[in-house]
Amino acid sequence: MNELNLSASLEDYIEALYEIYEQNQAVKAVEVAKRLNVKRSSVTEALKNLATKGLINHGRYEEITFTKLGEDVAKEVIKKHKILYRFFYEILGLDTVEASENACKVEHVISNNALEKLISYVEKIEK
Amino acid sequence: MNELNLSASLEDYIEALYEIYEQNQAVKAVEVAKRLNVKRSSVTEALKNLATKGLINHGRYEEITFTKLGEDVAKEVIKKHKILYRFFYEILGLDTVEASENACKVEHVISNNALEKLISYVEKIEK
DNA sequence: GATAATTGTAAGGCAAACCTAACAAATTTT
DNA sequence: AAAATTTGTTAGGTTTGCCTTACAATTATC
Repeated sequence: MNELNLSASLEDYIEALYEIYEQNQAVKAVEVAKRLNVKRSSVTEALKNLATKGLINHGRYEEITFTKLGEDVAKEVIKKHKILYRFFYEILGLDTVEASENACKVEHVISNNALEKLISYVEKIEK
Repeated sequence: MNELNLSASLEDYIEALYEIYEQNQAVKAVEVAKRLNVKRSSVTEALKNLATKGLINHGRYEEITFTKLGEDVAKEVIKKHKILYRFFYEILGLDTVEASENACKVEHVISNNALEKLISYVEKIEK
C-alpha cells in the first residue's frame, strides 16, 4: 500500500500525535514526550522527520496538522493496534496492560496480510 | 527470566548460530552472513557482542561453542518462532513464506506471558 | 610447497534514535 | 509589564547495527 517504510519509532510518533490530536484538538510536543517517554528534543527531531516525509505540516513554533497521507497512516497504525489488543486481551486473556504492551510492539512488525487475516479471525471467533 | 535484554538483532544472530550448528555441527561466519543477509564483518561484531554477554565462546579464529546460557536463549527464541509460525500458518492461514516472515519479526517483541498463552491457545484449538 | 581462493578480523564511516545542556519563544504568575 | 515557568529548538554526543575497504589467517588447488 503506502511505500513509506516508516520505522517503528516514527509509527509510534504518528500514532501518539493522532491520539493526542483526537483528545485535545491540538498537539504539544511535551505531551508526545510524556506519552512516549522520550525527551522533548527527540520529539522535535521526529516531527522534522515526519514533516519531511509529508505526513504532517509543522513549521518552527507552529501548530501541527496532518496531511491526508499522515492521517491515513496514523489510522492504519491505530487500526492494527486495536485489533491486536483485542486478540491479546479478549482471546489470549492477557491483562489490559500486557495486552496493550504487546499490541504496541507487534503493530510495527506484522504484515498487512497477517493483519487482515487476524481481523477476520477475531471477528469469526467472537460470535 | 533471563535479564539479558538481547536486541532483536542479537536474537537473530544466536538463533541462526544455533540452527546452523544443529545442521552442520559447526558454524562458519560466512554461513551466518548468508542466512541473515549481512556482511561477514557484521557477524564478527555480533559474535564479539554475544561472547561479551556470555552466550557463546569464541576467540580469534576459533570455533564457536555455546555456553549453557547461550543454548537456553537460542532454544527459547526458536521455541517462540515455532509457535508463532504455527499460529500464522495453521490458524491464520498465511502461506509458508509470510508465516515465517511474521514469526521472525514477532518473536522478538512478544512477551513471555503472551507466548505461554499462545501456546495453550494453539494447542487447544488444534484438537 | 607456492599460489589462489575463501574466510575472519580490524579500522573507519554512516544513519537512526536516543540523550544532555543551553538557549529562544511563549505563556503564566505576580 | 516584569519575572518566572513552561515549551520548542539547536548543537553536540552516545549507542547500535550496519556498511566498505584492507589485510590476516586458513584452506584448497595446482
